Amino acid sequence: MAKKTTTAEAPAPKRRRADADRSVAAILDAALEALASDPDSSMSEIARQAGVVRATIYVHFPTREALLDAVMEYAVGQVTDAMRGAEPQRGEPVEALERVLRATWRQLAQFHGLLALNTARLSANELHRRHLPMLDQLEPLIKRGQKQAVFRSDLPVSWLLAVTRSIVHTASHEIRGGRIAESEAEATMISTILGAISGKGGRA
Amino acid sequence: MAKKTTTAEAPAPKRRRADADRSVAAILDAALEALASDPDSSMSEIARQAGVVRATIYVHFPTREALLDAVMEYAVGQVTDAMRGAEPQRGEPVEALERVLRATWRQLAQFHGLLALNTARLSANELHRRHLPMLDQLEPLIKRGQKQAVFRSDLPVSWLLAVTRSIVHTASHEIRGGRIAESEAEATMISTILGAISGKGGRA
DNA sequence: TTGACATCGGACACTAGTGTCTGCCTTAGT
DNA sequence: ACTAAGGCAGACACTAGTGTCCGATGTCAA
Repeated sequence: MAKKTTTAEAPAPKRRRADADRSVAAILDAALEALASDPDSSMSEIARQAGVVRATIYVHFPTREALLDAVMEYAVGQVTDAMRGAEPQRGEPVEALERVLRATWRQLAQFHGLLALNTARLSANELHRRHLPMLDQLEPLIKRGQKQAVFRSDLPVSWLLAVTRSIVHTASHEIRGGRIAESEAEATMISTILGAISGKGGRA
Repeated sequence: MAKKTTTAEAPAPKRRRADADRSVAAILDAALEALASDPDSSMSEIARQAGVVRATIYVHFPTREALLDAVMEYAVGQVTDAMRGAEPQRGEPVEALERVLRATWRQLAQFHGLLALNTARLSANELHRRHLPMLDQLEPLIKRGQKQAVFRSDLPVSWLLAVTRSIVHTASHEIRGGRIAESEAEATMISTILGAISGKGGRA
């Protein structure tokens, strides 16, 4: 079960009753879980899992699309917060990157099914746009590393970011496929990313 | 428009008439193209694009699933052939890898939309299983490189393969998103993969 | 306590797709 | 030229999902 904390969700311009808040949270949690295991989960399934009747979902989210958007925004928000919390701007680039990746990784664990969902649902561009908040946390860090010549400068930052993201996803993918142990994944992922973006496998 | 060459498709145990062969080829081509741009393309759309009527598809492919499977098998076959044609076993590992990646990349260009399709449709395991023919072409090469200590040996081969695949996909993804020029993508991709799997530098 | 808010439970209309069937026409292969 | 295979056109039944609505019941908050 995902956390109940609905941080930074819906600016709530209208005052909602307490039970309504509970419903929304339950729906988001259920959607998160249901969609992670099957990106095509129906509204009925989500409702059932949330312990709510289907019509109730429509009270809070006008369409299925709207619900999916909210779920994604929620997930991205959680991960972005985790990244920010790891202070990308502090310390040596390599060390900082390790720290941020570790934080990201732990937060990400819950959301991995969403990837397939969103690659299917959104255009490549749209998907990228929504990932921006996370990439933005990383970009200054990578640039800093390039300036200090610990990360390779012969390739554009955007590419290094894309590669980083991709390797993180690969790690989770390999875990799900049982081809790598969950206990080793984190170290493997970090070591690989460092090798990839610091053209010389830099290890502090 | 995709190539009309339906190499190595369907062992054809029963003799089909020439026009039937043409239909199947047209359907596969159309499916390839349609599904690449929208993984949810309907049978009607595919039929229209193939210049046949919807029912005709069902003459050759019993269900939608069957068609999708055939399309994927076709695409994987094409790429695998290209890889094999680049002779992974010949020459220095780094050079050989470059050569194989180049061949792969060129063949892959046509099939990129299929990725989203299949990640949505298949379980992670199933997807991986079907990618095996391609990974099998690469595995001995990577192992050879590890033995010669030009590729890093501190990570399992399966992981290095996964990372390689993932970076290739990322390159095509970035092209589609217009964040990297098509002309540079190949070199960028190869250089990054080499950096990632050959942890050259202080691994003391 | 009261009234507005929210949920329940179920019915309904609608849509979009899949897979089947039929009779007729066209075309390939011998 | 003949015949069987293949394709066409359109209708059909079916499924699974979305989104709406409504009356009845419960529950929060002032």
